[in-house]
Amino acid sequence: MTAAVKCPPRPRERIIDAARDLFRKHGIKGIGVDAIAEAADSNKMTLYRHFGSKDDLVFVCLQEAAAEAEAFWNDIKKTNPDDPKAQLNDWVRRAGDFITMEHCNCELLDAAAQLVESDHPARRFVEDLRALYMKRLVELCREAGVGDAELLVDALSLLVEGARCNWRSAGQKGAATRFVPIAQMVVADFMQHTA
Amino acid sequence: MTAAVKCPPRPRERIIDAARDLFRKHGIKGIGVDAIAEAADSNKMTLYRHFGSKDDLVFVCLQEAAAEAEAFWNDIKKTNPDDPKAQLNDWVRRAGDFITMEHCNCELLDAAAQLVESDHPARRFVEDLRALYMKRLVELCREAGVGDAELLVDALSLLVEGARCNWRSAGQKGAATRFVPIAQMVVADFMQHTA
DNA sequence: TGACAATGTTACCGATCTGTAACATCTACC
DNA sequence: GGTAGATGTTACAGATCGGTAACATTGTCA
Repeated sequence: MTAAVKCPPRPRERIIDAARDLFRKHGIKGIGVDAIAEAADSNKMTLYRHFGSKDDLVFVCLQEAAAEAEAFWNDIKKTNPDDPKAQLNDWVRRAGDFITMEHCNCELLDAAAQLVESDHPARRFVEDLRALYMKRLVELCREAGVGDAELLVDALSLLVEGARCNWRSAGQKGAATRFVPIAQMVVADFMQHTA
Repeated sequence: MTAAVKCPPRPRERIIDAARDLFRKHGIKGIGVDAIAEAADSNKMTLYRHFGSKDDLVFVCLQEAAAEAEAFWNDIKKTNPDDPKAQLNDWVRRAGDFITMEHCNCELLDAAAQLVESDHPARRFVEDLRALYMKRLVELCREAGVGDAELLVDALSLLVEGARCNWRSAGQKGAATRFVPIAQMVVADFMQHTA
């Protein structure tokens, strides 16, 4: 019910929003379609009329998250055009904001962890996206003059993924709230080691 | 069956080993007691005679993992006595080994993530352990002469947690394999900023 | 108002999962 | 060898979950 007041009036959108929220909180296997439908102020039958199966719903949720991530990236590139260093700093700051937001789009990473060791149809989708994001970030770091751009992106990946985990399990008292200064230090450290 | 050949002959120990292995691979909610008992070359009835419930089994597994983590820490302190810097470097190296091991004891972190938003009896146990480990590591960093020891421990926490996630979802091709050099760089960076 | 599409409601099926009961078998120890 | 305790086997109860069928209700537009 909480999701319904602020959400679009169409059941399809309400269901997607509720599903993304509950998947984040309880995991894909940890929440049932009945609870999702109820949280969307709808019902299981309507859910299944819009999405043929729970797997399909998961896939649609991930596609929505991917679209948001795409907008996130494009916005960074547009805000500071032709200034890779500013774009990289912007990326760190915005990534930190996303992590500590209630409604963050880190579910792609969550899904990657939960779909491993299973033959979920969305698994390859998530893996390809991760590779794309890392390739883009490597290029950005290289443009910003970082020597070992691959290693920096690996470091940022670990920090982001760790911060997302930590935020979910430790919340506001955890290390995730210090993601931005930590990542900024790491970036500065790599900048200093530029050839 | 695979677990049984190399495992202790007693059903109780075989079940614990199989449970820890399968909880890591599939998550606590992702595996059933029947599958655990079968993997331990035992049966569900014996499992329930030793552990009253699945939750109790989870708790015992976490206690075993905590005992191993305790041994891990004591070994580090013993290997390089009165040399905090060497102990810190040792911690980084061994943590990297653990992360990329098949049988690692990172299940405490996994459990923390999976038990959040649920009233599992082991939740507080895991949270208290995490606080203890971080407190110890902060003291070690301080002894090693690190200026902002809390922030370094936060950074290492994020890196470890991220590496564990990444290792499970991306495996040998992922960023987790570069955990040790990344963490070493971060530690060196914090060492340089010593007051 | 009438008609059609979308949505809600209820009930159910089959599979899976936790947990238990009853009984059979094995193993250690005297 | 015999007995007690630990273990294995089978069957089942109760709950949950994914998914479907049939029917009732609502909303929309002509």
